[in-house]
Amino acid sequence: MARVEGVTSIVDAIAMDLRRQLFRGELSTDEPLTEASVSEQYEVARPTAKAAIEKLVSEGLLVRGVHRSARVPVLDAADARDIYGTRADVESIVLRRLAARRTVPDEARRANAEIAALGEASALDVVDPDMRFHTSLVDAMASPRLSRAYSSLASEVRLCMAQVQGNSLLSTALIHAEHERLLALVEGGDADGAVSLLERHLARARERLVGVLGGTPGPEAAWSDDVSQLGGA
Amino acid sequence: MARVEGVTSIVDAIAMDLRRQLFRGELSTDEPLTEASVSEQYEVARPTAKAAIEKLVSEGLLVRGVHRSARVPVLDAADARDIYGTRADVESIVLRRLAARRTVPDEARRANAEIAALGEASALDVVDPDMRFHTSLVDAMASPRLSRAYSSLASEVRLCMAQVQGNSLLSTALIHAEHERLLALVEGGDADGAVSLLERHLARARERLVGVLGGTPGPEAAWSDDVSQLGGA
DNA sequence: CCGGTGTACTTGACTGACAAGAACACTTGT
DNA sequence: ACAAGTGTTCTTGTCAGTCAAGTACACCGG
Repeated sequence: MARVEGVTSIVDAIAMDLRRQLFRGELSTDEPLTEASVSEQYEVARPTAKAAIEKLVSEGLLVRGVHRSARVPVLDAADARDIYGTRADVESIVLRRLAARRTVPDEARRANAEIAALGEASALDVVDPDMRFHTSLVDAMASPRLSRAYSSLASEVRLCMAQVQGNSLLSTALIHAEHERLLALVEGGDADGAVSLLERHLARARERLVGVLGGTPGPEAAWSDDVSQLGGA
Repeated sequence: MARVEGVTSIVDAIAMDLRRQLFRGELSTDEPLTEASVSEQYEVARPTAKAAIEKLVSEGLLVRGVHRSARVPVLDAADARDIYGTRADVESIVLRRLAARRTVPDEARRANAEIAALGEASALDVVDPDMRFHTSLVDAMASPRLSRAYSSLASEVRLCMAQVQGNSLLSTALIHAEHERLLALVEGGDADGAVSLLERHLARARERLVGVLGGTPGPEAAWSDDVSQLGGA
């Protein structure tokens, strides 16, 4: 039996496929994602579809009220600011530690090489190696808790990217170049320089995002949902 | 109908009660927590018990392999170091921001007053207001993502405390005094001083924990579980 | 035009059942 | 006697069908 690594159950497989669709922007934020539709689409029983949906809800990739269908959350400018701000905080910590050690993970180099090889491709294609670059830096700290927290942030970043799909945020070449400089600064032990560059790097992406998301000024309806869902843990 | 706030479903209610038991150390780390036992204990169907267990697994409060019963994870010294290290990183960011604003949340004062009113009570009774103190500081940033990440950490801290139950880690009076000084430093805008005090504050608690946990050198069986469960998100 | 009622849709939860995987004890062969 | 393979049992994974409960929306009446 050929078995895809990491997928142990049907629920996991469905959750993974839904996640993939979410990140590619193939799921509309308008129409609700009902248990029945998922159940039908993957030809599984409703409890199985329910479990997959609840998994994504617990990851923050879907929102749902009681007795209400799950929906793809509509991220607004405030969300983008919060996500990127928290990202910057976490990654700053990481960069300082890595700069003190003067080491960068090989995976970061590989991921950035992929970005360079991509040329000026679609904006969504850059997201995958880009997030792998940043994630590999966090993982280099070998802190399961920090990696877990960052993983949650990374998911929301991808959700953001999916929702502004089509609007090329930044040039592939610029991203690659800044990553390269970032690695050089870390290897040189220049913590302040690395953090400073990172904050410019993220702030620019954030401002682009806020500009696009703010353009469609959806009211802060999603805010209360986020807060209520926060009390669960 | 009288309805407990926040509890919307049976699954939530059971998950909350299991969490309470976990934090009070009433669940043994040895015997597995099977779906059947939970189902029987709360007189609900097995799918309901299953959902509650999976909720706690997704929060990291229980661990489970495929086709294996859920277990209370045995935290070792490495876990305690990771949890407290990540805590220190996150809270340092928060303190710097709060110091810049020179404001502290009222909830922090209230929580610390409770600690003082506690006298030299049981170590476990201090945990609740203590975590409320620290959590209120993070929540003051009004960042849903940061609060969510910290909430996960706080849960694991409580799990730690439950597992070293009986070993009074620190004096109630000392905790209260340091919290009070922390608030004063933040209000005075002394970011470096506040961070420095916080790190001593957490490092002391951490070392006590590591001492107790390292004393019973349980093998690193829980490590691989933690890592594998990390890839899910 | 506004307010209340009723209906359809969706989820929450249960019962009962079978399949599949894992751990453990047991048996068998050397 | 010991090692390896086998089988049983426990637990979870998944399914089907069903009823209850809640929400949203449309419809009707004042």
